[in-house]
Amino acid sequence: MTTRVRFAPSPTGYLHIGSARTALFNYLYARHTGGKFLLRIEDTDLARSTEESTRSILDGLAWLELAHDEEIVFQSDHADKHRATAKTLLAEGKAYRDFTPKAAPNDANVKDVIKDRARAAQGEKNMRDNPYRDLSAEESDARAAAGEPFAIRLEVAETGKTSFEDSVYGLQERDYQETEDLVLLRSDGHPLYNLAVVCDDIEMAITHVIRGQDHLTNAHKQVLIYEALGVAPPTFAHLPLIMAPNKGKLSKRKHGEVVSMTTYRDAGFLAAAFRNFLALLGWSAGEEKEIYTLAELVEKFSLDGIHRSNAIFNFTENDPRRWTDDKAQWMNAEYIRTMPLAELLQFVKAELKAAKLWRDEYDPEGRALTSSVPSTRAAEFQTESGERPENLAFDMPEIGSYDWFVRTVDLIRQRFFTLKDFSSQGRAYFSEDYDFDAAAIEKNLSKFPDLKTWLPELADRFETMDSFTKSEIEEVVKAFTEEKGTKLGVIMNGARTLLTGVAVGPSMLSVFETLGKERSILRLKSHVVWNS
RNA sequence: GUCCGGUUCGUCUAGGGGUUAGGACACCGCCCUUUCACGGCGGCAACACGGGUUCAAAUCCCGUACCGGAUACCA
Repeated sequence: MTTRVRFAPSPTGYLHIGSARTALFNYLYARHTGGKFLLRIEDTDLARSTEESTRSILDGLAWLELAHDEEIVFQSDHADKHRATAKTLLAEGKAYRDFTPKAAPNDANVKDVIKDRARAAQGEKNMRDNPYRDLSAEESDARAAAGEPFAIRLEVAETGKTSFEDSVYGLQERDYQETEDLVLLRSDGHPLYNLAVVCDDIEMAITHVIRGQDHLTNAHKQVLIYEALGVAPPTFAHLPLIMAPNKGKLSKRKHGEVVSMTTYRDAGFLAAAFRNFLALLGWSAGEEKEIYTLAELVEKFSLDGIHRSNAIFNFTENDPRRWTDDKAQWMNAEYIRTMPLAELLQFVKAELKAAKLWRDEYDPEGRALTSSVPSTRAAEFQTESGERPENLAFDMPEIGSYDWFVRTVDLIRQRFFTLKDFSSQGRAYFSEDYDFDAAAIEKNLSKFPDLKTWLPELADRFETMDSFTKSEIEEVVKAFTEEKGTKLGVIMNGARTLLTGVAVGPSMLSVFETLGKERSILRLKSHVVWNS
């Protein structure tokens, strides 16, 4: 039988990081087994479900490239079937009508109320003490016919236990005494979660239910429904939870944007990197490898590799550098600097376009920006000794051309963490309108007042150069430095600040060469910084 | 309260009777260097606790502690 799994979010908010991981694991399992990955929107709670949430969840999945098979199922479309199932169970005597008046709904602190009520019961609560449980069929029918409202509850046997083999947590057993006669249908005719899930999972022929560990007790209730229905339950695999740094629940209300998938997309994360990070939160292939392509994840993924203990998603509020998990940030940077350049270019193009820094000349002639990366690609020159590609010399392409663009991206990506860096820290490579970092000015310019005259003077030297390549630039700058009786670093760092606005970046010789003679001269003569 | 689950460096984790308990991130140091958040080398740092079983326990068993989840006419 083909594996069929589903990701079933309720549309009450954006795609949460924990849900995203659940979706990923379902996806990986489906692809690994050659099965189907289905999507079902659990929108039966009309009051809380919104279309906007559905859109946001779909956006998140699309960003992570977790494409689902078959049509999306909206649970609310099947309410009639759920109701019919409840009626069938009632007719078969496996469920009964409960005429107890519905308790007034309490809003904000439902959870606490329920907890308190349970605590008050002190474990002495008899789950089978509902007075309507043993009402005769005749009387039940009569009261229903008279229009008295009722909920339909599943009749759970007095003794025995539910049990199932969880693929992650092993054999799970629960005494019937611990499970109440759960409500299947609300008195207003609204089908409840556990009923709906079971009906839909059967309808969709789901073979494996992979979801958060917070559903472990629901699994027992669902097994009960499967049994009443005479259908074999699917295989369950519950996932450990992803917690906040204080081991508490990771929630939008408390933690805000860090838990939303769209935040990462908007912050310049690569979906591949984030997916990779997510895959390693609660799962491992049992090896020391950390960077996996999607294909590798699909190949290696298995339910046995899933952990039983919760994982902490680490981040520090109010620390801009640590706003999200360190490892996620590292992984993104790692992807940016090591992924195939041709792939990265497309993302950089999108980023530059969004920042209005893109120029059509950066596209290869008559083609879309994809595979035609020049063979001079620096990454291919990486040597065993760890020599940096930026130290390599090869002919400088025409400034502003496609070849120049490719080379520049490859040069600057080494120190970038997100796609955003290409339009912020890297802005000076693509525009004349870039900002100057105050700390950089202080450190590299203000301390050396002589630079105010020296740098324009250096520009004059550049003016006399016929060819503007690294070796020649080096000669000129070195001679200039000696002449002024200063250190090379003073000149280079001052120039760096003026030319790029920031204190970090590739070798200055590469920067000069990349920016080109004209722009280097222009910027060295700029007084904008000195006057401010 | 009750039921269920968990516990290896700060974090993500490998290891599941005999290991100097491994890797990654973060942090620190050194090197490279005109800068640096790149790269190279190194360092700091963990088996929750108590009993058992065993020649031998991080690993198996029991208990304790702590953490988490569940306990709705929510999903």
